[in-house]
Amino acid sequence: MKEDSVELIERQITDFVRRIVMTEQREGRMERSAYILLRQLSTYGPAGVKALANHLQLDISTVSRQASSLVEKNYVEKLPNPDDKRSYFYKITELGSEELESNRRERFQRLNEMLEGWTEEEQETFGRLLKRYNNTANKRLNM
Amino acid sequence: MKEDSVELIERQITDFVRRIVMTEQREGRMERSAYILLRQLSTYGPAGVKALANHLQLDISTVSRQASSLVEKNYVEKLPNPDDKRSYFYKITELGSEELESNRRERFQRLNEMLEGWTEEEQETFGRLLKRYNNTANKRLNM
DNA sequence: TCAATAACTTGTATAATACAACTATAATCT
DNA sequence: AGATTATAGTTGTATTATACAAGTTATTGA
Repeated sequence: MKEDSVELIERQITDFVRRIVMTEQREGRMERSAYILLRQLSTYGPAGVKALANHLQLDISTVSRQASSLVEKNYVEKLPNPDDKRSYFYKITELGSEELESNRRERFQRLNEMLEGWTEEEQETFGRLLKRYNNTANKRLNM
Repeated sequence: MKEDSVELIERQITDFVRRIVMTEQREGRMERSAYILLRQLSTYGPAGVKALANHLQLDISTVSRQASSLVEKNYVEKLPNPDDKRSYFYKITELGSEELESNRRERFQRLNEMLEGWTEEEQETFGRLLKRYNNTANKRLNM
């Protein structure tokens, strides 16, 4: 019956998230949020905190602090917006790009190890189903 | 090629985790960790913080605080261990069980909505692959 | 022009986590 | 048996990610 799958998925998702949160706390690796913010800037180019907060669905203040902390590490530059003196553009630096890239590679590496023994088809299916789940979740959030 | 799937999965996992963490912060729902601790006590019976910390792979101090906070809410009782005066048993209460159950139902409900339109087979596959991923992750942690 | 709005920062709070220092009890080793 | 070591648990302190509320400066529009 349907209930079984839902129960299984609920259980697995809970464990999945908990382990990731727990592990990230321990290992000193670049924090999830910094990674995501850098990725955002790298993919879509410079932006101000409001736009970023919108995109990432976070509070503006949260993004403001994350961005400041990236500026401190010289991973991003804070450029004044000449057309609007209230706002800025955060732009990823060379160093930031390198850091992002090396982080990406590390993640891929780890994930590759995790997926050892999976068939190509299983990997594709897993990615596809996760994506589908995420799309639904994002749609529901944006209401 | 393989790289594509890995990239997709990495991306989806990052987004997946971030959204869940972010959403949980907003909605006032029972915190992930409290839920997991209650579930643990409900499934495996009373235990002390050391055993719980072991099981959940968390620091003892973390579990100690989580347990205290559940005691305050009357979701668990703290019973002295007669055989060892250093230690205690945390036991889920009636109220705690009810709270856990209602939380479970809520989660199932939400998940059911998320999986609307998925075939039975897709759901089974998703659960199975998540479980497989988790098993690997847990194995790797325990080394 | 001046009140309302907008972009951003900073203060304060909460949850989950870790590590380190501490207390009380138990176990072990002369 | 007594001294030392190990164990179970708690508490202090720190970090990360988050939100909401208050504050500052700049822009807009009636």
